[in-house]
Amino acid sequence: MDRARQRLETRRALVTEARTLFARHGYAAVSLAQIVGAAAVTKGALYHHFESKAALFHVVVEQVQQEVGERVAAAADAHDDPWEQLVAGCRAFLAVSRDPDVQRIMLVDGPAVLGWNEWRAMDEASSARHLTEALTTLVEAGIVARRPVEPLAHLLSGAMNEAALWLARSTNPDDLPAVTEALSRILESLRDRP
Amino acid sequence: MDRARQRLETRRALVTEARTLFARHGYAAVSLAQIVGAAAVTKGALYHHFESKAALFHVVVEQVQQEVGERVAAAADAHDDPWEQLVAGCRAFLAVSRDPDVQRIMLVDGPAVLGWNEWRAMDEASSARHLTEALTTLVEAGIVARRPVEPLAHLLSGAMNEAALWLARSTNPDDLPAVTEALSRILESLRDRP
DNA sequence: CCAATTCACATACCGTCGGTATGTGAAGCT
DNA sequence: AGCTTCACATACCGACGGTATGTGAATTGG
Repeated sequence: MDRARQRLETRRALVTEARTLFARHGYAAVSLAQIVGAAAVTKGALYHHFESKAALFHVVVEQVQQEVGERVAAAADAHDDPWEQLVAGCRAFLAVSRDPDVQRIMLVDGPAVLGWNEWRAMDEASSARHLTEALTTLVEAGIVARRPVEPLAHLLSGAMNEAALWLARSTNPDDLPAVTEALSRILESLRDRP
Repeated sequence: MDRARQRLETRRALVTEARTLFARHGYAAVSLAQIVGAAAVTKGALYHHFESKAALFHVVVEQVQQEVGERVAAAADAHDDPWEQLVAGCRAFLAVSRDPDVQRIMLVDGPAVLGWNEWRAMDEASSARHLTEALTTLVEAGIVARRPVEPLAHLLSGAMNEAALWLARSTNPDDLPAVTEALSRILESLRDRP
């Protein structure tokens, strides 16, 4: 077997199995023995590819965040109007983030294991960036009142994160439309009213 | 020395020292040896009072959340008008939650260590309850449009949590007023406009 | 084409951690 | 006084994250 290919496959198996286990049981409850067992390798292989358990988790979080960011961006790009792009992106984020696997890795364990600063930087690089960009575009276009964008982006980002976590636990099917409507009203309130 | 008194003092020392260490280094990075060392007791004492490390952390989180809830309620009670109570409570929460110790225990490690469900229930019992109650009062009074309160409360709660975490890292003194104003505008948008 | 080298792991081991089982001495009760 | 309770202290355990070293197949230089 080709060596570079083998290396990539081993690494991919480790990340994939780690992601599944982290999502299902949480970071702290998953041992390296479980991960290397699922990936059918040994701890030597893991430490040949990653310098620590946290480093492996970091890669997993990056992967999850990138997927979320891509899906949000795709939903936004389906529209031409910048305002509709923002709304569509927010709704897409809410939908994607309802996945319990995404939640545990990205929203619950992520900040605690990697530290909030690092987690924030990663989030900024993937999905939160789109929110900031969309708001900036709307401000430039005069659609949203000219005010600092960053505080607003954080408020909205936090609101959606919490809403996604709550929705995933909710049993009432009316909760999703209720959250969507409440969020839409908040977004609507940003519009510049002369 | 009286036995009941000694018991209480030992327990208090453990909770106090654990809180300090958890706040400074994070839950995972603090060992039981450090905690019992700081409290000048042994592991036997710790396990006589708490059934696990997580159980000790649970008590610490409860303490922090209760303090936050009390300060938010106090700020709200300083006003008579229900609307002003809501705004004052939100601003107080933002102010209190900027404390890095509060953040790490309550907002970062809390959900990861105790699980989001349990953390949510605890938050609901302390500070988030005030938010829900305030919104309900405003809806009953016809000041806020009659719509499901719970989704709104979660959106606002998440927004403020994230904002507090961001503000604590911020170096720009303009960020606090910017967040406060953005939040005020969002709250204002809830008012029932005939 | 073969010896030397690299590399992608496997194996064996270590210190530390959370947790437990048991001992102990003072406080409280009769 | 003597028995009991209780609030711990001591000693110990398995499991975990991490490391040092061994190994055999793939790669490379001559």
